[in-house]
Amino acid sequence: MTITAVERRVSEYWDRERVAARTLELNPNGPAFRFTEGPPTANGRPHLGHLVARSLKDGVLRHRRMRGYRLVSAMAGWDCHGLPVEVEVEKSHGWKSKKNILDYGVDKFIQECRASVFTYEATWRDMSRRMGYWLDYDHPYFTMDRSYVESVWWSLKQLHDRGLLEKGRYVVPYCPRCETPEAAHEVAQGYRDVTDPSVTLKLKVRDHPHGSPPRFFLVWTTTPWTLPANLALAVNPEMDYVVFRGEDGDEYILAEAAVPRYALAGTVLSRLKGRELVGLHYVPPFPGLAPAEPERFQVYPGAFVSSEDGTGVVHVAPSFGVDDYNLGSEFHLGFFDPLDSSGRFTDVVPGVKGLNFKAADAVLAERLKEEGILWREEKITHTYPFCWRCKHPLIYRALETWFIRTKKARDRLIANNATVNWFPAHMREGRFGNFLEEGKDWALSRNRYWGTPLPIWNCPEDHLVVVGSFAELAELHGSPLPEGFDPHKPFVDEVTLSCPRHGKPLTREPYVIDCWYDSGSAPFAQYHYPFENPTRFDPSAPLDFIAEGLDQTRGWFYSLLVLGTLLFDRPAYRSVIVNGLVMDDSGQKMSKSLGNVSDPVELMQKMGADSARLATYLGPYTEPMRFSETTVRLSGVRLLTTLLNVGEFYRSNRAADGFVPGTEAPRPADALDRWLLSRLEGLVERVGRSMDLLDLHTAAAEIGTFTEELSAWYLRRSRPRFWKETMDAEKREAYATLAYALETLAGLLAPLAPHAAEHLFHVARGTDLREGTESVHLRHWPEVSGYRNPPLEEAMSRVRVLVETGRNLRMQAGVKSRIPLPELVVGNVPAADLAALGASFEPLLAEELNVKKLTLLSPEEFAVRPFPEAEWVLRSTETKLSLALSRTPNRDLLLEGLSREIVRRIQLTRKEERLEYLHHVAIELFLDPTLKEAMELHRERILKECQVSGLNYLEAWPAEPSPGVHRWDDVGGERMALRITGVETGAH
RNA sequence: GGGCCCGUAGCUUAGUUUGGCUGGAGCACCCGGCUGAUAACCGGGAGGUCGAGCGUUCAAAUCGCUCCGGGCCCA
Repeated sequence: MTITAVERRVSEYWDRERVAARTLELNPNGPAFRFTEGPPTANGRPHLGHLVARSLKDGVLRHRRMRGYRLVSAMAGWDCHGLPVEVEVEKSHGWKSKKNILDYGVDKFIQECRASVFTYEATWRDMSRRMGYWLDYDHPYFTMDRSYVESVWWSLKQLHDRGLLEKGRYVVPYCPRCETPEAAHEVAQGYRDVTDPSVTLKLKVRDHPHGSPPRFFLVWTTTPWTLPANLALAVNPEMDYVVFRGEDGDEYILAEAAVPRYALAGTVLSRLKGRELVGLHYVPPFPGLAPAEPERFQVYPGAFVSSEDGTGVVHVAPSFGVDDYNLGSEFHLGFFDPLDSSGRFTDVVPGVKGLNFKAADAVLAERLKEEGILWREEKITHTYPFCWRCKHPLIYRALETWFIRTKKARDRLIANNATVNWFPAHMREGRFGNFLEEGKDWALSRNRYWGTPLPIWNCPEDHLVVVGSFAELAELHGSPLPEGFDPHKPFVDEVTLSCPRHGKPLTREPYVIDCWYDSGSAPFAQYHYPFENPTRFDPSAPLDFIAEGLDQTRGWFYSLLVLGTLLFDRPAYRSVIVNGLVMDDSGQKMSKSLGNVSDPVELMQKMGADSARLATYLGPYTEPMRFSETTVRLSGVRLLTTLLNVGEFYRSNRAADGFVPGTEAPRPADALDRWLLSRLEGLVERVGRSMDLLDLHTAAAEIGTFTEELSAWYLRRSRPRFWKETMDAEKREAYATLAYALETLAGLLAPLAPHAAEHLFHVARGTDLREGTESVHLRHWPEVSGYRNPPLEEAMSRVRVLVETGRNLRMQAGVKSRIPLPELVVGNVPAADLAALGASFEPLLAEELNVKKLTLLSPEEFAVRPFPEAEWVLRSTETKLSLALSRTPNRDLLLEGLSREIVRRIQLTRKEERLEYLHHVAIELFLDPTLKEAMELHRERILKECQVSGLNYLEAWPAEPSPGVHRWDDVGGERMALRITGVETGAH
């Protein structure tokens, strides 16, 4: 059965038995394990990164459940608000600006946003279902729900009451198309390399004496569109500048370090420090545009001016840019912003009115050229921020914005972060820690529509009213809220409020909030805390565990921590696994533009969900990880194939033998069984420890190693026991051991590969996914004890080395394994080892190496016994291993070997003819004399092994190939031909 | 320009925290063997400057510094 077929059957079983739903009720009195699903936006498709993150989450959650924890909570969640949704709706209408929305009607727009949220919900649910990601999708939380919004309002009021919510004018990244500021973590997602104009202006020094040659500042900028807003120049007071006479006779002021960069020809007239330039007046690029206040159009000192790029003389437009803003504030330059809210020039700048700022670059440059102040025009490639959703270039712009004063809480944020278990550990001090160190305030407000409305109202008497619940809202309204009140825009603004102190009508600050604030509120807002469920959410308790991708560093990881710290004065989560970016086969980042994005559901349909999950665990999931059909095949599929085949061996033999697994732990006598159980107990211990520590990689790798041992050593060595005719105690114990190992293994595998684990579990117990049978996912984590036997494990590993060495010797002897050899002498196996292994040690070695006699000698005995080179091959006594293998089979052994050659060829032919294992056949056989002698000597055994019930010898070698006739012309130097003539369904 | 991470065989990786035997597996490859559970298995071979260099040390894949390459983030 294929992996996908197994998964389909298991999935049907889960549905039929309602297993997923029943896990939600497990451990009602167990200790809480707190988790929150980082809500995805359902108006985007899931990708492989989500598959990886969800594999990690589900692995941990399943394990903790099996450990007896009560999962709080298993709620699925959806991130509903935000620009992404608005942009999708705008696109569907082909709209270009916010004006379209107003024309269309905000209420209708909101309804469409609400509907758009669920565009890919089915796809997400399908993916979750296909993976076996068992969150409660029937009772999810939505960040747009009334109750959720109310909890968010409550939290905002808390922040405001603590003086952490303030309005200020700040330079913020601003998207002119979306007409809204963006938060740093949004900007972070939108940097791109672009080519921009790079212009250098010559701005005339005003104070320079008449009569001397004209003198100019050389001023460099990559944003010509900000030049109309120029109010000052800045120089670094400590840097060296020069006055330079060019070949055109004009004099230029620029940083000394910039001279080589501009390859200037001419002479340096004088050198001076930047501070000596401070206070000089200059003629602005667009004289008369910005009002000429006394402070304006002078040179100011700015430590931010570097000599790395440009001329060392920096153009300052306080409305655009952080440094510009700060300098402008310091020297009271005021603001001049010639752009409207959509980034177009207003009519204050002649010639570019109505032009988008970017489009104005070229026009303005042309104007400056005509004016003769454009000194140089080049192109530069640099990294520039773009809107993460609409791809429009952003501008840094001084705006009135609502902020969360996270800067004030910086130390507490850092202290709380210090308690978090990050996987990988370097996140704490590294990327996340650094971000906290920067300690920036959180720009919260958005000039948009589809989001949680900012619950802040203004009284004309110049104070604020912050609303923290709908009850408060109703109270300020003076009557109950309308039936089915929707707190979103525009409805929230249709509720008229009056000031409780002055009775005057209140007006709401028109903003909605950053949707990262919504998702950061999930731990409490999913319960409608504090309005409902006061016991389900414990404000003092951080989440025990979350897992998301690295891209959440400045997203959810941050918003959770901020809200946990500011609202509840504690960390937001105890442990967090951060998975790396998912790459394609060639190590390239997956992106839509490269077209190398693969669909997780498609991948799972092809390779199996558990294969993909195992590939996650077996890969370096905390680092950038390649994830493709190839990598999944090499890790997950491989491991599962082996596992399922072990199960299939057990299942088919069990059925034929009528073995019924018992409920008691086996107590086998056989050393191989005891060895397996000892290994199993160690495995349970190690996998349990790894899972406890959230180290899913080690857990999966351990299971992989054990599976290999189980398949390639235990089962291979056990085959003869399972094929014995009679069901004696030994055989029964072997079955019981294998059944127990499979059942236990299924338990260990349950968190990681839930489908395969369920299948194996039912195979082991013979319940076969039947109705009413127990699911492995409703059981406890396996406990195995009483089997640990380190000396036995040690002895077995020694025997395996002996086997390897023996095979090596056989190769040196040049006698292939099918021919039995008379004797193997082993010189130095410690007596303790032999005791540990017991009697099974000798037949095991003899069978593996196909020797008739095994002799054990002490090192001394081995040393004195002669081993003539003609008859023996030796492994040196200098090493820890002393082995001697006889290299001379006698005629009897040769004939026995030949009989196995014959068996092998009959079996091969059966296989080629695609005959069932249990079918009896009749054959026609041609053999040269020695082969025939071997055949006759071992006739009974051969016929039995090969299920042959009728044998006819052919008189002559079939010289011509003919249908159904298989021929070999060198079987130990002789010829053999075979045809299968009759088949009858046999019984075992 | 700054920060963080990664670099072990063609590929996937163990070992790095806490320095200690000839750096261990698996896949793929070559030779040979075995095989009615398996796209399985077994033996052998080939394949490693542990990214490079310098340093610390009796001893470095492991610790330090510098550099190179890749990725991500910030500016």
